[in-house]
Amino acid sequence: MRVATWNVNSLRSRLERVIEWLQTSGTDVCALQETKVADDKFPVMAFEAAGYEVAFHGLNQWNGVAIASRVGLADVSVGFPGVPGFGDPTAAEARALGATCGGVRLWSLYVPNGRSVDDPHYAYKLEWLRALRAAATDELAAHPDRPLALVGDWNIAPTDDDVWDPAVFVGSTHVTEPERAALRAFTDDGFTDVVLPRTGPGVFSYWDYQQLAFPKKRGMRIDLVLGNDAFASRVTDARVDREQRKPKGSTTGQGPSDHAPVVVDLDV
DNA sequence: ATGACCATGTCGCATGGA
Repeated sequence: MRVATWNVNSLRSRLERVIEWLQTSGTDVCALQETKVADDKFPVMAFEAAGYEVAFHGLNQWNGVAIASRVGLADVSVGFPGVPGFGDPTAAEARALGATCGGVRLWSLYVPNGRSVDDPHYAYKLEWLRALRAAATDELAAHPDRPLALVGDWNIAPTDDDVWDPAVFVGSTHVTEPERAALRAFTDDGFTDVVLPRTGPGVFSYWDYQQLAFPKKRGMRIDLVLGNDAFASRVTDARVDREQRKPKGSTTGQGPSDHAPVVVDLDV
């Protein structure tokens, strides 16, 4: 089974590219983030026409997560128990979606950005990660032998190897010790980064749109696949498809997301 | 050249992204 995660930065503006990539890449299950589409506008038909079932969670034009699968899609869960909201008054955000596909449990996650360390969004990010950890460990305890992966845009570079120049990021979100500690806590609970051992360090998944960051290889590794033992032990390969960060052609409307898909092959 | 931000809602510009 081929599983992927991709922050598409608007599904509707890139729908043809996403559907075409699902098919040509041979992806069986794909978690999507930043779909930027409310549920009543989700392009269900395009996925079904391509042979994929799809579950989605979008409240407005921000955030939004989905899971597309051609190997079954069951037990869909929206958010997770205890997921915090943001703002005053507190509002729910569409950042987590779970589903079981071909015997594999996946959570499609769009971790809050944090914006800056002195912004309320940063405290929200850490609280969101605490709540996610509690929910994930509960699910892990309930189904210890079922393959489970927490996949998506974690908005955290795990180490300094995961940014193109650590000096540029001093004082920024994504690299602070509290964020990295929150990520490492998942490792303590039994979740493993299954991609890094297959790619080696320095293989990024995100490049800013500005200042030619992609051709200059100025990226970050923030899109992660963390699997439990049952998931990690079945991984046979993993890669980042950098081709999808490139423009598709000379015509307009075919631009890339600022993230590339992360792909994992499983022996299931 | 992979090439000098992009997406949303809404129609000029605010907001979010990292």
